[in-house]
Amino acid sequence: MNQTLSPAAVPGSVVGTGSPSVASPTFSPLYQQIKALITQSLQSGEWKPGELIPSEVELAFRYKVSQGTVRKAIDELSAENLVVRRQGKGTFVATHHEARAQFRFLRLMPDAGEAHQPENRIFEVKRLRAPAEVARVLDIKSGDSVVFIRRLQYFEGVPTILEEIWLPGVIFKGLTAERLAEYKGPMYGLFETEFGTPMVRASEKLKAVAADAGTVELLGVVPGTPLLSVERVAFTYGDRPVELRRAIYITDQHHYHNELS
Amino acid sequence: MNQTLSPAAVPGSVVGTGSPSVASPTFSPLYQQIKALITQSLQSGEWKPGELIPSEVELAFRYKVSQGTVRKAIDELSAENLVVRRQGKGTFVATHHEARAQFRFLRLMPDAGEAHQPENRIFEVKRLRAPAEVARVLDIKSGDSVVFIRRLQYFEGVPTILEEIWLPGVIFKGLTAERLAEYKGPMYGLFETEFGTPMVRASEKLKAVAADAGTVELLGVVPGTPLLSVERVAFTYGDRPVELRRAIYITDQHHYHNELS
DNA sequence: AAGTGGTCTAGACCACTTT
DNA sequence: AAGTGGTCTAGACCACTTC
Repeated sequence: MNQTLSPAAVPGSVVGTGSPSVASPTFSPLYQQIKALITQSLQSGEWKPGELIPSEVELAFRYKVSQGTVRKAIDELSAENLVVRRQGKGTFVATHHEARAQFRFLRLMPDAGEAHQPENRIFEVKRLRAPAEVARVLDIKSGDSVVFIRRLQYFEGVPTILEEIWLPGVIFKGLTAERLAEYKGPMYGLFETEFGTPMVRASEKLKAVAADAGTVELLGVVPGTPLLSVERVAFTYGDRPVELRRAIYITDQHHYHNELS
Repeated sequence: MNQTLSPAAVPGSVVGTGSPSVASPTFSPLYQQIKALITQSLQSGEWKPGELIPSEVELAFRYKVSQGTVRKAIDELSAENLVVRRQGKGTFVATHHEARAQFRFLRLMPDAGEAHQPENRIFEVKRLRAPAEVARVLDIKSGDSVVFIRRLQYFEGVPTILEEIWLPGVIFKGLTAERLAEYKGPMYGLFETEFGTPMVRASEKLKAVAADAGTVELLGVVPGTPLLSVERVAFTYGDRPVELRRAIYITDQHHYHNELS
């Protein structure tokens, strides 16, 4: 028999499922319910990126389950990179403010030599009404406010990535070119700490395209040069899409690295 | 204190570690040792792709550990796609002869519509002496025998992927154009059943390149067309590299799909 | 010494498949 | 009914970090 946590109670107790009704509510294992509760606490900001979450023993007491069940829940959250375990210390909410997380969303590597931090140049940051296509992807209404960013990234001083980024205006209200420019470190770090929106996973579509008139002068390549087009949709907790990013990579000295397993 | 399985014994017993010596042998948890033993059995062909492996209870008895420890070992093997668990049935060695596994190593998706099985046309299959560069990647000696394959893949009748493949000659001795051509299903399925070499993971490098003279006529594109270059190194059990594949994808109607997490 | 996550065990019961 | 993997518990001990 399955068990179910009382829906509202965060410090809930284990209860029976009762007799199955007509439209039987799809039961999920206890550890999945615990996992959902922990994810809710992450989403609500109860535990912020970089912070220590309660210990397994503490959570087991709170949810009235065994430590092993909490453990299995956290195991999955750890596998999904939502939290990071550190033996002897505790479990921490994953953050983009770590060398470790920097290259999870940046797969462009130099063909030879070590990977370096890119530098940025912001071209523009402005508010727009969301085009239908952008609205659809971000799961907002067409015409809703969006923040539009255009920037260039340099590797070792060489312009390499040209990006256009769309963000929901509601979430990224106070985002300005100044704040972006003065911010040290990866953009997702800023999104996380300044706007309470950590990027958790992303989906990308890659194509080879020819350099067009607009990109030629910005990237300093001849027209027709083959470039790697990368369209990304990034998601925060609860699989909510919060970023559409269209990028052009110059791949004569770099490559997009991918592991298949 | 750590525990160690007696090295040689497959039906081994748990023993103590003894007092740590000078160059202390890095201890690993029991379940990692079990995992290694199971991997060895996969590698040796004791359990072949598609076959049922012994039950958790059986393996626990064989290795003289608890079922929970075997379970954790198999959990990781399952996460790495080396085995597949099926409730009520048992645990099976992963195989490429499944619709499920088809698209794990083929990330090219149509921009619109459903993904279809590609058709093949083999241009050549021949034996070569491995160039230094190929030998280095395949971890063989320069000049060693390699099998070289050149083929074209069609999606919905449209030529889309041009591939050059290098395989170690020792493993793929009897591979001929006929066997390749008459084989139904994915190439990795043939590698697995005919040559006892299942591909388990791969590493890819992507670049945008311009169509050159050689590819133009085969792919039916105009010179200079931007194409996606995909260089893959594929590995079998024990992280042994067994394939170098250089491919060119036409990406006007398709895209390379990737999930970041 | 105390607290944390990591490993290992033993046992119970559930969900699913096959006989 | 029997066998398989899946879930959950309780308890023990280990490895690591901090106090």
